[in-house]
Amino acid sequence: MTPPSRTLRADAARNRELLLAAAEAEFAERGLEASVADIARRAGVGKGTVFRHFATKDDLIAAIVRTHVGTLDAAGQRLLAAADPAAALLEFLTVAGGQREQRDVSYLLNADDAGPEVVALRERLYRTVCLLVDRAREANAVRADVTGHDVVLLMCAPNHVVSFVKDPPPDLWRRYLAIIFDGLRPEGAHPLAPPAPEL
Amino acid sequence: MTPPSRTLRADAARNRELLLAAAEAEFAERGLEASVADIARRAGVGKGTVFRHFATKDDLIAAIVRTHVGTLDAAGQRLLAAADPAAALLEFLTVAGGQREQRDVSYLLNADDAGPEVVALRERLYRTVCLLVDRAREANAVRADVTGHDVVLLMCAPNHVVSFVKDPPPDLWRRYLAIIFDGLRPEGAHPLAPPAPEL
Amino acid sequence: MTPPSRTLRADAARNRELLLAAAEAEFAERGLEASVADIARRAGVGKGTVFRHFATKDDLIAAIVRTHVGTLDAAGQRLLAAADPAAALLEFLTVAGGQREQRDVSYLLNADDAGPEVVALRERLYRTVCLLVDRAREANAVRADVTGHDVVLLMCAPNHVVSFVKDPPPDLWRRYLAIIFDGLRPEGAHPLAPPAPEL
Amino acid sequence: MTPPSRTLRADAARNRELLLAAAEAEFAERGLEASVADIARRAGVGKGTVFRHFATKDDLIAAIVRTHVGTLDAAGQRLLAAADPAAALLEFLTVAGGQREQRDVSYLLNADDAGPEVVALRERLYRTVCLLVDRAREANAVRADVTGHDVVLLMCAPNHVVSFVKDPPPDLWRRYLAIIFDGLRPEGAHPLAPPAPEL
DNA sequence: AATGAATGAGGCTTCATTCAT
DNA sequence: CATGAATGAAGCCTCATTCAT
Repeated sequence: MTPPSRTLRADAARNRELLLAAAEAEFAERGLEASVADIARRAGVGKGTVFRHFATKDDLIAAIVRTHVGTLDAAGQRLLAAADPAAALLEFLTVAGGQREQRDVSYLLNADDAGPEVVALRERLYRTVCLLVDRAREANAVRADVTGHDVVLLMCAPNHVVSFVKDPPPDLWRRYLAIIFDGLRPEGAHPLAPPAPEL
Repeated sequence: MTPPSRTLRADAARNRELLLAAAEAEFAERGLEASVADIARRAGVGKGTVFRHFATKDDLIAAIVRTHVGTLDAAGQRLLAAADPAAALLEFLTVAGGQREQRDVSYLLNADDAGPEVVALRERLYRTVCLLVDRAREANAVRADVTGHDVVLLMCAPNHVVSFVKDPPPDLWRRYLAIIFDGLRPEGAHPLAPPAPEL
Repeated sequence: MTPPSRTLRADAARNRELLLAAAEAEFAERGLEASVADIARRAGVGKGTVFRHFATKDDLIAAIVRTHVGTLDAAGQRLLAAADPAAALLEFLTVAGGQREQRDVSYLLNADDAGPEVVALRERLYRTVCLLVDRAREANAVRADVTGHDVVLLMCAPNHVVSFVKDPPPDLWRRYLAIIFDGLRPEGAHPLAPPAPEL
Repeated sequence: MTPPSRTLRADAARNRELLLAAAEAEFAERGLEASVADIARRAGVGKGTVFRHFATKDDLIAAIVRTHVGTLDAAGQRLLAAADPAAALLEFLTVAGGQREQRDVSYLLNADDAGPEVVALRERLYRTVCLLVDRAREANAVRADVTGHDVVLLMCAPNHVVSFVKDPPPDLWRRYLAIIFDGLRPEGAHPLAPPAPEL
């Protein structure tokens, strides 16, 4: 009669991780329209188990976004303390790109329907990036007319760009990050026409 | 004996345009999984009319791609004769961005299933861009390590980036095109890590 | 202002025949689910013209049935005057089979929804066949326990049977008509279990 | 560790049988173009359940054919060992007719698209019938010029013929089987014009 | 708690029929 | 009158979600 909740919880937690991993892999291969059934199969569990852990397919997506955004924010926070602000910003963008490696999951960042929790996380990430950019700007490592919001928006571009290549080398995104990052530098910067968007 | 199909064609042609416009808008808002029913509704026609004009949803997509790619290629060809190679390349990218203005239809460029005609068009555009880039490179207007393929890939980025902004000003993409284009210039260019992809 | 109804009628009549022929061919190739559009195309007219002549696809089918049944009845009537009753009945069944040659259109005879006119025609054919069978029976050319209704029912069997052969020779149905007709003869007849159906 | 899938299977198996029965009835009444929705309704299950059991409408058809052909072949195999070859062949055809009792499902034998498994089954049945006919021929119970293929083709005729009668007595097909079987006997046989088809 | 069977809304496509030209 | 464009109901199939076991 003693609740065996220990092992059960362990199993459940394991299944949760299996599902997140399977979902991410499946989404990466097939896009968001990957079927829940395939995800379940890949995770080696029944379809019903998916819904036990994530009430909705959207919830599952949100959980993945949460992970991504959370991880990224943590990296950003850590890099706020780095010695070289320019290197810190580039490293941050490198972490962002590496996180997706090969896959454009930028649409995950869309989800206005993603629920308040995700929105909050996103805003936190936004503030972190602003701080990183501010530091870099003060160190004259990025042009004066570029904002944190600009960088947030451009953050996904390298992976997105690569998504049009058939069988890209796994780090091709670095090439486009380098180009874009050069565009953010103060050297040889041309004035920017429309002002940066708010928020 | 004169073909009595002028007025009928007028109506049909109008519907065809309505459908293409509706499809483009719907795809831009919802992605390629926008439903044919919604497209038909938006165009103000019955579902069956879509089929009459485009035997398949894929055909509809192909038609849109055809239009985009064709128009863009024409612009590129024209700009090959321009006096200033640097301005020509920038103008080309500006045409590309303006064509979509606010709309990230970059996924249209995916469609490997788009049929041989679309593939051919795409390759033609690719060659045109290569020529534009070659000219610009020779004029020292873009960095030496950037290829036509790079530019083709980056072409969609400004619009894509803007698609994450809630209610963006219609020309916000120009801001990001400016940044990216600055990244393509030779001034202050840092070396690029992975080589450019083939094809 | 003189009504040019003469030539128009001629045209219309021609179209009607074209349509009947096209429909029969199409039905023969594809079955009753052949599309009206295909029939129109085969007849070389517009889809609308089909409906001008036959308010409904079912009407078109009924018209074909009418033709078949009418022709067959006429043949039967003619054969009622033939010298040899046995040969007359066999000839009648041969006409029936040849009329369909290669194609099982027996389902056309189903159509309870075929409208009163078709029903009337069918009954007339039925009476004709009964007379043919009566004469043959009196001449001891068919077994005593076989009725006109039996023969009407068996009439379509040879073509139906052949419809299961992949690429049958055009007169294969004659083989099965011969077998069935032998079954109708008095020689070596075994008693029949359930009585013949009414009507 | 015992597979906990007994009761679930029970439900599922029941539904499978319900579906097969409903499909057979619906096909018999409306032909193969009976709608999956109607079949599901008749079976008292949802539309999706049909798909779960039979991935495709064609699979459903194939399953029915499989059942029919398999059962019939088993009967034929058994009758190969019967003492009286003539009685054995008649009994076989009686089983065939009784299996359908009132239902013309002969179109089921068409399905060239039915998949290789069904084709194989059909060929097996064909060989069984050939053996039955060979034995009967050797015993002088059927005419010398009749082949197994002939019998296979004629097998469905009695039920088909009956399908044109409004409310037929359930065993009316026996009447037409008797007539056709008399046509297969050597007594009073007239020569057959076109040779029997191959395969 | 896990499973997978069942459900039904919704997607794409076809086609008989109507109607403006 | 003929034409073919438009329509919308209906068909097959997919899949997120619920629920009995």
